[in-house]
Amino acid sequence: MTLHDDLRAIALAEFATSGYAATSLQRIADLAGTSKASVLYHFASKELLLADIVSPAVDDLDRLLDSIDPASGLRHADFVENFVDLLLRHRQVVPLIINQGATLDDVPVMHRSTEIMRRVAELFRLASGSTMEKLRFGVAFGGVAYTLAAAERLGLSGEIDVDDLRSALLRILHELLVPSAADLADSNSKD
Amino acid sequence: MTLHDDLRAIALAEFATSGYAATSLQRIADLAGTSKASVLYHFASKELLLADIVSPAVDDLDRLLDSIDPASGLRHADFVENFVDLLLRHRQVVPLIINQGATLDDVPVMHRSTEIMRRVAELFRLASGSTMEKLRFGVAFGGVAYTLAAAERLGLSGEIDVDDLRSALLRILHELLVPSAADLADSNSKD
DNA sequence: TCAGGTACTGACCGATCGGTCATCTAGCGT
DNA sequence: ACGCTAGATGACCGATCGGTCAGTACCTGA
Repeated sequence: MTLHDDLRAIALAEFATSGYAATSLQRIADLAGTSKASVLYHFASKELLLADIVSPAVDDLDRLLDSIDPASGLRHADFVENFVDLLLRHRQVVPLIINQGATLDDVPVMHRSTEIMRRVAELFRLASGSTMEKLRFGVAFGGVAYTLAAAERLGLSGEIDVDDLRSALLRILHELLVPSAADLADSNSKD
Repeated sequence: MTLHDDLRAIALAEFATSGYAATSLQRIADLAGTSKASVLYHFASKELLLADIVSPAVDDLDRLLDSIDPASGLRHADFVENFVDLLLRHRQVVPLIINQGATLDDVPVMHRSTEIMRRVAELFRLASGSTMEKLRFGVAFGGVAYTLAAAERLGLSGEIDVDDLRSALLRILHELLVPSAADLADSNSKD
């Protein structure tokens, strides 16, 4: 493991737990046993360090959204599965984006992540009709992402097997997004 | 509206949208058309200003959790309804706690909110058996809270009637937390 | 042996932060 | 006319921030 990689890993952990603004370059340097100047040697600025950490996940999500047919894609098992896999793959970065994306949209890479969340919300609007439907999407995807972030933060993720987690999340999403015929009929009658 | 109340309202809006750390007392003062020193006259410190804003919601949630019978309370329609009402009542503060509680637990009042979230997670553990069940609670409550926060942040909350929102959220929670007999049987067979 | 690039560092910079304090003003009871 | 108090403010403080820069140690190919 090079110092470069060390710094990125340490910064990710600190950004996720203590927050980007509250994590100083000095602290990252101390934890890595090096100097602040050397951190700025490897990463030209604090913002670029953040970008280096966050970009891969954002790029991934971007690609996933590009591959969607807005009209019907959101319900497809393929998309749901890909979405869950993406969240699990970038498990450490998700809390960072979820919890601090709002705060940091003056930082370019985080602004991008906000735009992508807006794009997801727009997909909900296109793929669904009623308020009820939109909320169902919001609660489903938001709930899964946020639960993952909270579990990571509260230190509960170590206890759970990743494969169990994956199948359970898929099941819940399936229940929420493919409601029974009776529910649909009832829902339509209320709008 | 007194200056005191003005300051609290402005600070809440700025904390929620730009983040606590990124919002300086100087900026709050500028937006209120007064001086930084006068902000510190009304609120002894920045932390106490945050506490003044957040405490009511945290106290509310604390009281709600005190009134719960851990074994069966989480499914009761009463609790679900009270929880949703609480979120809606403190709609402006929820994004602040959801998005920045992680970052600010060195601030006493936010540490309290983290502890309360941990208490909610503990309730999940007591009230449910399998991993599947715990996740169901997590996705349900986390999803509702986070969706509300995201809607507030992305500026989508203005379009939706509060009563509609309330009944839709209650419906989704009910679906998730009171699964059909078939689902339960299937779930048990997998654990 | 020496030139050149890479990794790294201590000293330093300007800016900004939260917070203190002496001071000023305006209203009000006496 | 007086003193008291609440509200408000400009000047200032120490600390910390992200970032710059000149210089050092080390390795490597010519």
